[in-house]
Amino acid sequence: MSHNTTEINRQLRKSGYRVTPQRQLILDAVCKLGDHVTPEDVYDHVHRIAPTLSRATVYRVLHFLTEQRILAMVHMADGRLAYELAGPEPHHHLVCRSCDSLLELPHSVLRSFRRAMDTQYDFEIDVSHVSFFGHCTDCRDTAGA
Amino acid sequence: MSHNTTEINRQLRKSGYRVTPQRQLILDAVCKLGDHVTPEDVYDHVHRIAPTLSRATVYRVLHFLTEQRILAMVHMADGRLAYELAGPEPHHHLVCRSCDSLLELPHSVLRSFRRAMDTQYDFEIDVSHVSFFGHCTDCRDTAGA
DNA sequence: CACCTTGTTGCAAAAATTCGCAACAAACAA
DNA sequence: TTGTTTGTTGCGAATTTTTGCAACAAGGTG
Repeated sequence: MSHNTTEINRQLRKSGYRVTPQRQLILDAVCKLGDHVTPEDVYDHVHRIAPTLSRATVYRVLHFLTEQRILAMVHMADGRLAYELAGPEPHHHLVCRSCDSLLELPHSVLRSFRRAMDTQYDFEIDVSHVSFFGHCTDCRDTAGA
Repeated sequence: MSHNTTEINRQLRKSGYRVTPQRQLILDAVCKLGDHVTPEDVYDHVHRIAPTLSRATVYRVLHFLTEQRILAMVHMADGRLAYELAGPEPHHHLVCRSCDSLLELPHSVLRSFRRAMDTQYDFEIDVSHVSFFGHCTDCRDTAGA
């Protein structure tokens, strides 16, 4: 398991929120299911373990954990949302519109751009996650046709 | 009216698609309603003029016109989608997560970044539209609290 | 302990979005 | 003109996502 549950628990409690079994299950599911997990993925997974846990709760908890910066929202090429664990070092995605593949970008590639937006527009770009859409190596030739 | 309907019509026909009254109405609606128009906005507007025009058609046409690069998909801060006219010169948005405001960026600010992604990752970032999320001048002070 | 306040969930209903399919309309050939 | 093909729409159903509200659970106070 790659996330430190106790650490996150402490963070939540400190902010005055509760660490419920539902939240733990959902967090574990996102963590386990990988890099771009849809709400339905989470529901399927979690519902087996806790059959009474409702879809509404899944959506609410995902939203909540995102607000707490524990998860990050990921825009997919088709416009749908997915989620993933927001690590301490942010990373970003190049999303291919053709094949839906994800390419990870280290945070460093955005640093200078962020600084530019900050100084020029006084706008602070959210570090936790940025997605860029376009076409990857494999698809860029065929895409133009 | 800021878009040249005849030009777009020709473009569609050339690609083998039809220019239906529905498509015209929807395109006009997006154009008229402004910069970040939701499907529901479009439906409300169009449905008054053509009551039989269904929601499904609105969604389908928006999607279609986006594929044709006539519209651009805009991610809102809450993850929902909106659309706007994709002009010949692309522009981008700084979307404030707190107040939902949009700040327009000229395409030029992305040029060097795009070139870097192209050479370093062989990934061609979609020129039509990119959104960045974060906090604007007015909200960045209060956001941290 | 009882009491109160507040956060959280489940359920069911509502709203938003997508899908399947029959009907329709345009383009084209004969 | 008729027939054929193909793109497009409308309708209704299915699916996905959000919301409202009552019930419940945790934490604090007396």
